[in-house]
Amino acid sequence: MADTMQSLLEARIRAAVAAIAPEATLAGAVVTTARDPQHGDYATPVAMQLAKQLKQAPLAIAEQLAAALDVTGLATDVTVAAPGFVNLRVDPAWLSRRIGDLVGDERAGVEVAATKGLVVVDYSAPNMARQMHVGHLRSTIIGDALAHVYEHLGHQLDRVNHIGDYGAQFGVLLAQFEDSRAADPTFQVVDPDAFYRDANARAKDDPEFFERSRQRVVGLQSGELAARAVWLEFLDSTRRTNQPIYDLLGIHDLEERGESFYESMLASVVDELEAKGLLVEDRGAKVVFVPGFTNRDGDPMPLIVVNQHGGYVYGTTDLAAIRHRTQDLGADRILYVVDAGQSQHLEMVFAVARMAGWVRDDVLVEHVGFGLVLGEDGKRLRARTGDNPKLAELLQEGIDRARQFVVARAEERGQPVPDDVEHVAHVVGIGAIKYADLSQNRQSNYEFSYDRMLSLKGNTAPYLQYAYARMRSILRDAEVGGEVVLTEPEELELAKLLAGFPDAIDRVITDHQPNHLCAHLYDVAQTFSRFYEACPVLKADEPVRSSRLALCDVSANVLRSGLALLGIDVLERI
RNA sequence: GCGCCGGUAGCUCAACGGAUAGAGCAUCUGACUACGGAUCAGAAGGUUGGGGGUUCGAAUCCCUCCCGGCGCGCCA
Repeated sequence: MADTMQSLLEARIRAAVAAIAPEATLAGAVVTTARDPQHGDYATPVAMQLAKQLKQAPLAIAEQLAAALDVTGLATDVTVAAPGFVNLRVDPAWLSRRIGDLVGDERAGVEVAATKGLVVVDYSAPNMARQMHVGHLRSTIIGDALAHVYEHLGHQLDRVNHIGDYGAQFGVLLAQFEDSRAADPTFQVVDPDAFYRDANARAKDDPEFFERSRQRVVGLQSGELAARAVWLEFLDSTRRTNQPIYDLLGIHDLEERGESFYESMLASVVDELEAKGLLVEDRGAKVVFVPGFTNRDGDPMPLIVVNQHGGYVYGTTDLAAIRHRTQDLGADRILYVVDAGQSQHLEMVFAVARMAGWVRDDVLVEHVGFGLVLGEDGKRLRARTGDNPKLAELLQEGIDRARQFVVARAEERGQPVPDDVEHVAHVVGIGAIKYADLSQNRQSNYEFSYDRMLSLKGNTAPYLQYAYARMRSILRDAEVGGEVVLTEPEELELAKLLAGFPDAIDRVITDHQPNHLCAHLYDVAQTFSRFYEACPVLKADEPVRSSRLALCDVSANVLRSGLALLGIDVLERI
């Protein structure tokens, strides 16, 4: 834990509580931010939490607590307020020193975590039979952001792309691909959805083709070399259509470990479940009944492990994957960044894995679910054609709109279009799309609107990127250094937020909601703009000038570092 | 029918059980030869879906009802 005001105060308050009431236990929040600036900066409501335990009036406890509380060097103005708050004001000297310490710190005060471990983040996971759509966009963006944060804190990371590359759906695709390659040896799948549609249509009308496609599935799953060769080529072909999307998003460290990766482990998963007495025959299938889950008719609902035809299903693969991640890799945390519609399935998989003893109690396995992406009509986002929007086109439009904005702005000012307009458009356009997603509570559906996400005002990437460019502009030709002495309210407000950056990161790790970090960065940018408006920096005389330059430096590092954790780039000039 | 997620300002969204529920957009008022105005200051806008309960304190926890989304046995 970094030395944030929040964490330091918490320690002091706990010490004071221990002094006045050694037996007491604290349940709720220990430190909160004060509601009203008149009260101070921080508050503690612990006196009210203790009232019942100590059988005393909250106000009386607050008085004792205030008397016992030693905040030397941290805070001043310890006051008591009804119904039992103890309020504090941050000591400007502490803040000034803290900002001085943070100057030049690219991590902006974020320390490496005390307890580390292996974190598996399962995200992106396109179905190789179809094109990537907006659901994969959310998974990719959210998963990447969470992985960045864990890595930044010093955890070992395993980023897994659990691609859908296995199963019955590949029969018709392989047969179709085989024919396309026979006709044209250089054939590539350009539009996977159209290819999938055509192949299935043909299977319906063409018995010979249908039969051949069934043989391809059998061949594939029995390890027949010819079938496997076609399958590998098909996957390569789809991979080539997906790669530009990952390139646009700047995602490079994802390790592809798809469903087929677990193929060789499936039989032993079934054997082990059987040996442990968990596997039951039901309606011709082999299943595990999971307590607490019922189906439509109110009957107990199982996780199917082997279907009535003797085949493995996706639950089998998911069980193999979780066993592999815990038993073979030694994961301490596994995050499944998968759409919310999978929650029941994943809960069952997790439950079976625990029943089988594959997941220790201290291993965190969490479904990091997310809602749908909606169009501005409030319905599921569709392309003009009515199909799923192609992800590559969706991203490209964001970039195009950002470019149009830059060009229009240059024209408006009678300036030439910047040489690096393509780079600016890319950073702003992709940043806007990522940020729009990350800045909202992931659990709810969200409305995809280019106009809103590219807006220059409000909680958007362009606003933050602009604020960063302004900070850099001030710092460009200035020396940062010297003692920091903060006195103006705008300086102190900004400094408080900057010093609290590590707390925002901790919250992201606690509930896997990147929007907490977004909110903090937005707060920083907004507070910086107010500071910037009220407090001249370069025009100020020393020592004020140095202090304000320090604030600019730390602000820039917070924004740059915070955005980097979200997978978003910044620009020195926009 | 069951389960999960949502319902907060006209719109899009915040709010770790804490004090007077906050932002942005839109609306209205101000500040421009500016340390980059892609900005800032201000006004107005709320029975937090309804009703009960727990608590010193509820948008937040519990119960119930209403509305919306998604899922619910052999596709993945």
